Amino acid sequence: MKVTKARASENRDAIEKAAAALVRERGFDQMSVAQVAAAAGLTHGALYSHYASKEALARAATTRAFEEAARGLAGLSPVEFVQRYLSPAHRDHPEAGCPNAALACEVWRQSPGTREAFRDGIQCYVELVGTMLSSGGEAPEKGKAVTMLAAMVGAMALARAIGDIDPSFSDEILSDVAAQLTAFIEEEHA
Amino acid sequence: MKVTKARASENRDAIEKAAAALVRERGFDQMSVAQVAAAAGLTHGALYSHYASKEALARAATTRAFEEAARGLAGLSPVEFVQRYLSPAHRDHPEAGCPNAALACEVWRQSPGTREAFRDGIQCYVELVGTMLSSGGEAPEKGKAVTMLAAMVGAMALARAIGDIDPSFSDEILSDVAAQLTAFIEEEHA
DNA sequence: TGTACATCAGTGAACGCGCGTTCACTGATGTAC
DNA sequence: TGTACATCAGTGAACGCGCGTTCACTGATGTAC
Repeated sequence: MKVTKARASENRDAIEKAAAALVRERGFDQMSVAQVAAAAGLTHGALYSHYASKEALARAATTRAFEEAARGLAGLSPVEFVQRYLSPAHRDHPEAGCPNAALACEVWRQSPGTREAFRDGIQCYVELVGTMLSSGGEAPEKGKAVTMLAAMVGAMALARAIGDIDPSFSDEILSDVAAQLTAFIEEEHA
Repeated sequence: MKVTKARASENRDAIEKAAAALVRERGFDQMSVAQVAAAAGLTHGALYSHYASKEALARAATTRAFEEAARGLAGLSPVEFVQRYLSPAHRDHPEAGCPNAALACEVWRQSPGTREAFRDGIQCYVELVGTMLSSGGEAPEKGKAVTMLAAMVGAMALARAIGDIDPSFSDEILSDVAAQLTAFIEEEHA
């Protein structure tokens, strides 16, 4: 049955939101169209009224996931940023976390559209970290922002990989890298 | 038909080798049993004479992949290590590269056995980097080894994610992080 | 404002496909004598 | 060393399952008059 335009728009948003969470939790290939539709309170057929294919959905989910994640990190001080990024809470909730840490390893196998969306997301994160590093006033060095981001993304991916099997090693990875990066930031601002 | 014990052993090795490459190229879920068997020159049924399930195969593939990758990095100087790890050649050949960069994001969804094998692999890499950093003579600080590894793993995963879509950005990630880590090593050894 | 009707978001059955796994069978190997 | 036979790695058809996608259909919405 037809629904109001407002309702259709809400449904589309619910699909995108569900997909943004599921793609980070399950990955691109294990996120199924039926799962996303069900999480949005719809049947799988309805999804094709909004997206031409799973590929199109994946691209939208990627963009949405980066938007959601970046929103939660804007305006933080460098030390706050590092501590929040490398927190156990972030590790234990990939579905609400950084898409870089959740998806970077599998993106290169996805469609060009999805990879472009991901590129934009990485760029956004590099700028976020760069702006943050320069909040003290000095000119930020781009290589340092990229390196800090890489260290945080790598640490989170490794910490998650062994989170359930070796919690103390997982915690150690997060705290070791957080300590090093915090020291690095303080050197910069000194 | 039955085959000689020697031949059966060769076949098992071929399966493991093929799986170690395919899991890094396709990921755990997209690596199919039939694909691995075909790459080893066998039919899919034969694989079950050697491994009880895909899960058991995945565990063996993980261990094998770490062994292969670590073998190629032993004995390098810190700067050589960083340059080789963060090279375009490594980015463009995940099937022969570091399992951390290829698989870290998806490991947490795999079986406990596979996650344990991965934990052992991470530990091996941390020790490899630690040994390398202390080659100058000083006592190595473990947090620095973990952070350097995290930065290299994250940089490689990000560089691969956009390798085909934005080659110059991808190259930049690799060279930026390589430059920062090289400077970091030289500070240590100074 | 009221009425007739075209629109189209959503439904749910159906499709072909590749997956992991099972199993009856094959036949060269390796062992017991 | 020869012979008879049990072993078992490997084959390939078959299974049930979930996947992405299609499509005829539904019926409230929104528009034209």
